[in-house]
Order: sequence, then C-alpha cells, then structure tokens
Amino acid sequence: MKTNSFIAGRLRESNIKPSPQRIKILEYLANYPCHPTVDRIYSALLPDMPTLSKSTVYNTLKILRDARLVREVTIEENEVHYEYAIKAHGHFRCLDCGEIYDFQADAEEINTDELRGFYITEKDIYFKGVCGQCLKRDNQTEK
Amino acid sequence: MKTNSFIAGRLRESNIKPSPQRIKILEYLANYPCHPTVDRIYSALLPDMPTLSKSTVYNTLKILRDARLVREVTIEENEVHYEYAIKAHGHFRCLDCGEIYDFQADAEEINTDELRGFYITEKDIYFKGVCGQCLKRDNQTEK
DNA sequence: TTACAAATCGATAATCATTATCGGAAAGGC
DNA sequence: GCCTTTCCGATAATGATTATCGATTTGTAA
Repeated sequence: MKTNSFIAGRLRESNIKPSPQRIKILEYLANYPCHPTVDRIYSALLPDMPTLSKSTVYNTLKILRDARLVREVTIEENEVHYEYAIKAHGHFRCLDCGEIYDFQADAEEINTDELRGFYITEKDIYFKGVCGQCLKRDNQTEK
Repeated sequence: MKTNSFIAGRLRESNIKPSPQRIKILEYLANYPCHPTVDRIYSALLPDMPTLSKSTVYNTLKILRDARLVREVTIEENEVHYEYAIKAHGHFRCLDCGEIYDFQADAEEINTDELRGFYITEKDIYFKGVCGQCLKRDNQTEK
C-alpha cells in the first residue's frame, strides 16, 4: 500500500506539484492495479472529493503520463485505460468480460533490426482472446 | 497488383457477397499497404464511386474484419487504421509524422506460460518513437 | 419478364470519449 | 498583505463511431 507521502515524493521527483487531486489520482493507480479508465478513476474518487472534475482527471493523467509515472494502455478501441508505471509487461484483454490481465513479456527480446535508425520510446504487447474464467463459464452454460 | 476478380474470389470464399463497394474497399487495402483510416479509404474511393457513403465503409470494414480478411491496427488512440491481412507482423508508429511502419516480429515467440488456459486470438506488437526520416529532418533543422 | 423477399446501401441523427476554453481559486514569492 | 503564476472545474466543442431506417439493389421462383 503506497502512502500519500510516498506518492507526493514521486510527484516532486518529477517536478510536479503534489496537489491533493494529483496525489489521489496517482495513489489510486498505484494501489489498485485494475487498469481503470478515466471514468472509473473519476467515479472512484468522487465520494472522497466531491468537487473533483473530470477535466482535472484528464489533465492530471496527461501530466502523469508525460512524466512517465503512469502508462496509457490502449488495448481497447474506444477508451484509454491507465496503469501505474512499473516494470514493462504485456497486456491481455478478454473480449468477453473486458478484463485486462498483465503478463510477463520482455519486449526487449523482439528483434528490431528492421527499425535500425529509428528512435524507439515505447514497446507495447497487446494480446486478445477469452480468459480462463470466461471459457469455463461459457462451457458450463453450454451443457 | 490484385485484380478485381481475385478480390471477388476472396470475398466469396468467406461467404461475403462481392458487391462493388466491398470489392473496391478490399481491393484498395490489398493494393495500397498504407494502413489507411476509414476517412482515408472513403476519400480515396469517392472519385470513383460518388455515391459511396461513409456508413458503408464502416459497415464493410466490420464485415471484412469479422471474416479476418482485414485487420484493425489500433496503434493510434483516436482513430482505427486498417490493413489487408497477410502474415502477422509488428507495427511502429512515428509520433512525429504519424506514419505507420511494418516490421517483421514473431509474436509466437513471446512466452505465454502465464496465460495458460486462455484462448488467444490476437497478438499485437505496437512500438512507438520517431522514424529515421523525422530524426534526420529534426537534426538538420537544429543546425 | 414479373413479382416478391432478402440483402445491401446511404443519409441523417445520436452517442460518447476526449479536448478546448476560460473564469475563478489556490499557492508561492516578495 | 499583494501580485503573479499555477492549477482547478464547469461548460461547450470536436470528431470518430454507431444506430436507425427508408431506399435501392439483388436473388429467386413462378
């Protein structure tokens, strides 16, 4: 569980003023690794901060992303998900329940000879399909 | 250069009636491997088919995608790109000029032990950064 | 050919995530 | 305390995508 002061420190390290809104948003992402959307973050924090605006969530996430404190997960077409930036990994999205799973995958191992002379800043691995839970449920329903 | 009749054949193989609109759209994707967006496809075909509607482009692409004749490339946040489905490969998007480059990358080599019991239907590798051309241009401008 | 049913197409409106704008509030320096 | 800068929040605007639904075309059978 990351504390407020730890989060505030991370913001200061990146030269971002630790306002209450920014602390809360980054803290939420650090403690709930559920790849939330903007709307999800907004709804989760609203009870605690009734004056929070969705614009602020958008603005803050953009700041945090530029500082590389959070990452955008664009595995879904119509909405961006966010995650606290730790070690790089792959993402799997279940086309049935929509859940996003992390899995270890080293993108550095992918051969990039063809991209010689390119400056690569981001390597995303996005898999899709049906997760184990949904497969099991679907099989039971069939019987 | 893929011919109309070849394209029509591919549609029939997938039990899709080869209407003129569908042939033109799939033919465009097969012959111009530029990862176009819906709007790009629409604009390119409009001179030849003045009555074409953007709705039809959307509908047709959805049909072609479901038949796995084309793939959606969701490497950009706000717009979907399309490509004729051939051998799987990685995509690199230049954050400067927006161009999308293909590169050989075998997603099958990525270890998926953690996804045991999952049914995987799609494996996307999306890299981002700055392409060689843009790097060169930017350096010249600096001088 | 004619008639009818099904599939397809196209125009318009609706949806919804995201962005832009801008006035007001808070923070920080002097 | 005053002033400047930064930050926040409400509202409106944007733009890709989807939904709707009537019109057109296609396929089929008499």
